[in-house]
Amino acid sequence: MTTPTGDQALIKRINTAIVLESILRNAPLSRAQISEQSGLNKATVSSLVQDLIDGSLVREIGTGQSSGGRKPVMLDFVSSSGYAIGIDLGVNYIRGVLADLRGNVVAERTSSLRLGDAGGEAGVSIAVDQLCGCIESLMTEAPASAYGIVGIGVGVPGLVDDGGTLLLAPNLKWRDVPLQRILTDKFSLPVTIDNEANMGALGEQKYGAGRSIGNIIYVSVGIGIGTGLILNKSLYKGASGFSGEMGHLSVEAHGKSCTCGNRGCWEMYASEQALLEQASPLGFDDLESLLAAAGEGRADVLELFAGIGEYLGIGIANIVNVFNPDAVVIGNRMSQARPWLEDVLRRTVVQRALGFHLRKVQLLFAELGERSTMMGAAEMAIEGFFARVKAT
Amino acid sequence: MTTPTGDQALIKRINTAIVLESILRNAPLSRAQISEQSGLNKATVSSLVQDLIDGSLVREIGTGQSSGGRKPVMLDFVSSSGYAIGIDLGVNYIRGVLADLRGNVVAERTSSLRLGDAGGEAGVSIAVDQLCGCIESLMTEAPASAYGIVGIGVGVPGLVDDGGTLLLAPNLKWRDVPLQRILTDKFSLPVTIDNEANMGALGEQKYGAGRSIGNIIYVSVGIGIGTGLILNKSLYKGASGFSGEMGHLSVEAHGKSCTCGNRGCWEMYASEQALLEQASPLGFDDLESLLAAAGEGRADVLELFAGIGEYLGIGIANIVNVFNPDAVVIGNRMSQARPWLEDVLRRTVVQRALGFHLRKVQLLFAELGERSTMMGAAEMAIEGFFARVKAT
DNA sequence: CTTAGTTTGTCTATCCAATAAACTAAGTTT
DNA sequence: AAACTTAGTTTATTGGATAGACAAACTAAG
Repeated sequence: MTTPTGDQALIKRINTAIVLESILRNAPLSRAQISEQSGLNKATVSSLVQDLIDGSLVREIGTGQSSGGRKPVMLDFVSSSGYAIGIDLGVNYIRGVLADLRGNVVAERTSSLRLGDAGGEAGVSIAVDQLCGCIESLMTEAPASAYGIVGIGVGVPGLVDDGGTLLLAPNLKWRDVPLQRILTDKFSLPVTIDNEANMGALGEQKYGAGRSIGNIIYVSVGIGIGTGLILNKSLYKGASGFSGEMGHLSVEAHGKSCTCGNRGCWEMYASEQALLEQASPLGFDDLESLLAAAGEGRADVLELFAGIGEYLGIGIANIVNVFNPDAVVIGNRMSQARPWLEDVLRRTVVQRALGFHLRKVQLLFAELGERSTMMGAAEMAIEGFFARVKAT
Repeated sequence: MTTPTGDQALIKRINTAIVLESILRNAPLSRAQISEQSGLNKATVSSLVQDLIDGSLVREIGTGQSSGGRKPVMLDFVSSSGYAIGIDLGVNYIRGVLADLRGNVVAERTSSLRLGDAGGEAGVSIAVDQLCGCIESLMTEAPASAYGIVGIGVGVPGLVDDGGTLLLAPNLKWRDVPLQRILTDKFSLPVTIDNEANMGALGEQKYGAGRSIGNIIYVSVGIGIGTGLILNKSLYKGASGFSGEMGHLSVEAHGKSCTCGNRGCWEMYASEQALLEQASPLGFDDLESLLAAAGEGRADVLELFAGIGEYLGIGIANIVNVFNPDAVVIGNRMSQARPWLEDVLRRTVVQRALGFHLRKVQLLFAELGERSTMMGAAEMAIEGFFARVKAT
């Protein structure tokens, strides 16, 4: 058990992080402003800023307004000093993005993934090839920069351990795929793999509906239901590196049996799958046609959506009671049904969540739509880069 | 926004904390051992240890075994350099303890609290007087020491905000009682107020069934159900300072209406209250007589307990799926029914919790019994003291 | 246009904690 | 007794942060 001890290098790391953070959040600003905000001495700030400039992460962008004295030299973060790749590996598509260190999108790729009957090994191989092709294609789009590609983030529809192995992806029929190792070996870059919902949560918290909110719960309603928890601005993962399996919260103690072994799981009542099952007798077999029918005002379809909305609300009320977050963001495919879900959902949550929490909780819908996961994956790579910078 | 900056004082604090922590966990040990374990230089350790000795927190207790060289001077933590008070303020009792800085009990007090019809203001005043009496009585038992009474912790049956105000205690019929302020004003000591379940969780994690387990969920099954979450060895509190209202997780989406506004709340099915309601037709009106009857093997009573056990398992499976903890500890009054609950409970959890988590999760019963909360409250005061020491 | 006052950013001397290495102390082994 | 081991202290050095002095560059008032 070797605890990281405190020495002068640690101080410098801490203070460099403070300065960098300050620039990232408030750019453009001057050395004097950083000093005042942070409490660090002017000389200290000057020295650390110089290091950052030497490291190509910060640059001077000319003088600012004077308020009766020497004009300040304004500093800016050089977001083009490196680029990150974010991937959303879906059940039947691959989406990828190349973003700079501020998350500005430089290039984007989408391709459909048709594994057909190629389950197991064969399917993995096809998908990994396509995935690598997507990454390579994005890499060629990256402008020359000080740090180049700083990392790759991948969101996947399944359970991931902390070593980046996809333990189980029911809808892909994959099991124990060491995705992180595969990609690290191939690209020799830092790779982060995480659940699609965790990535989506990060994406919405950083670039979408949850901007600058500290505690959000992202509910990804697709075929199943996944959740991503951001507590105190960072992703919460359970004891052994995965948690948030709230799709399998039981909301009907003696309800339908689920493949997970439990009964009455939330996602048996509030997911796209649940919706489609109920819609099948009416002659629908995909979400898009149901959305169209709802748009035309078909009463029986509207009722179906209301039912889903109520069950969504039941689960969300549970989550609110447990985590008492600042906001709940609903994302993934089902968020398109917002017009027909929102009212009943909101009503159910207000009715069922404890009054104390409700005073604060906001109910939001994803702003990035189908790009939440991809952007979150890129953000994960970016954060990894910053963590490494700060550790040096 | 003034971020705490890094300077030399910070280094010293960090390293002092490392040394103190090392002594607390591994005493008795020598300076050389601390140096080796922590990676700190021998000279640094010597200097920091001297500071701790000067501060009466550590002392030399003679020489240890030599392994071929000079004998080491063994160090020990001076647990008698200060004392903490822990209080369990129940609905109809007050329990208090005086413990040294290692949690060794020096004195204990129990008194019953009969508020009768004195609800609201009058009840508060009576209870607070009795509470203060208990504290004063415990304080007189404290031996002379360097730091004296280092703090008071109080566990209460209700919702507490981060300012130590008891917002709502349904079973006491209290509302907005600024308990922390009242006690700080009276005793001029650091006071921590928290929910009974949070305190119980801390008590069991530190001194009871969950010793040295990093992530535990304590389920306090009494009149209602409360939960305390310890994640990464520290108490997790939600966004606005309170969370863990898992008694109000809905396990039957369309079940019985609860006073909280929700339906099918867990505690409507698995608490002492739920048990008593079902037992009333059989002619029982308290837990003790039911336990006795179960002990004599009355079939109808055993069935009641089995029912409670199943619902407890349903809720715990949910918790396990959400938090994926290392252990779940069942405490408070219902833990006395262990012999009649455990089998069905264990079976239900195994059946319903996702296999992945189950590999790790332990199901435990509280070891401290009715003393969990009180000991946790004392521990809270002790931790507060250490935090202050480390901050200086 | 001068002068006073203000703000920015750098420079210098100093402080302080950690450290390596030398050293003292006190044992064990051969 | 000599050689080796281990514990803990002393000393000189290192590398950050800091206060305060300072130079540079500006505004505003007379």
